[in-house]
Amino acid sequence: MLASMNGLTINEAAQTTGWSPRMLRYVEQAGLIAPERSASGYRLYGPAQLQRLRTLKELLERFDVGLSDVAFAARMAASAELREAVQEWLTAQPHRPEDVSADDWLRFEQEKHQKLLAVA
Amino acid sequence: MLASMNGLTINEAAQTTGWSPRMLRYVEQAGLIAPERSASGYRLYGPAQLQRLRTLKELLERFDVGLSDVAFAARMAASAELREAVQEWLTAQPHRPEDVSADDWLRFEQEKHQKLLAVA
DNA sequence: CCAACATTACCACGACTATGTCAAGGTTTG
DNA sequence: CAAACCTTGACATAGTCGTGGTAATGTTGG
Repeated sequence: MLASMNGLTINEAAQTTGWSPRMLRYVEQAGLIAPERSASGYRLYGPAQLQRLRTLKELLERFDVGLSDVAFAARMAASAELREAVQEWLTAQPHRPEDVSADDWLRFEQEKHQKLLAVA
Repeated sequence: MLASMNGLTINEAAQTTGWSPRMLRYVEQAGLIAPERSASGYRLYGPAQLQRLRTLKELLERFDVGLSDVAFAARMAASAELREAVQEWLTAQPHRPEDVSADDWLRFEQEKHQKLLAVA
């Protein structure tokens, strides 16, 4: 029933997507990608989900965001109340983005990674 | 020059907003609210910022989100590239929200808090 | 001048993120 | 049936988030 049926099992999916099996389960727990299950409970990843997994991986790497960030975005997408509250807060006198957004938190975000490099 | 001038100093701002001075600096580092500075470098919080701080606090508490979540939202608001990439990922076959969004990650999100309660 | 307050730079700590690994126990398949 | 694979659950670890302190040093205001 391996690659013949309804989807790839977790190890197969892992190989074609670049995620580890462990992380596939974790991604599922985060509510981002939930594969179907076989009658006996095996995860079965379909083509669309495999593609989504690859895209997700690229997204995280390209922008250096975390799963929790995407999970939060999903949460906003799902809740109008949350989304509106956040957007309203953000758009209320946006304290001119040039002041801080680009430079300040960028430094904030980068410091952690620099710690690693700084060891060398 | 305390409450007379251009804005409240950090301790004063802390009192009227409910944040601790420590957290006001942290919020600033996260790129969310950057007050003006006096000539000698003292932070000076204006009325609008004080209000924003109160609103932010309420936002975080009401929806149980983190500063980093709001920071991420700000990042999305500031970068069309990021925003579009995330939105595109989310809207691509959204694996039916009912399946997981509401229930699954909600449990995921709540488990941590339950750990605290579970101790009692 | 000096008490009161600010600043930055650390140390600390518990909780959460991201990962890996291992154990105990079902499933699939040759 | 046995090897290979899956499941959940637990343990482990490095790093981040959210907070609170403290120290060393500069600023303000009476």
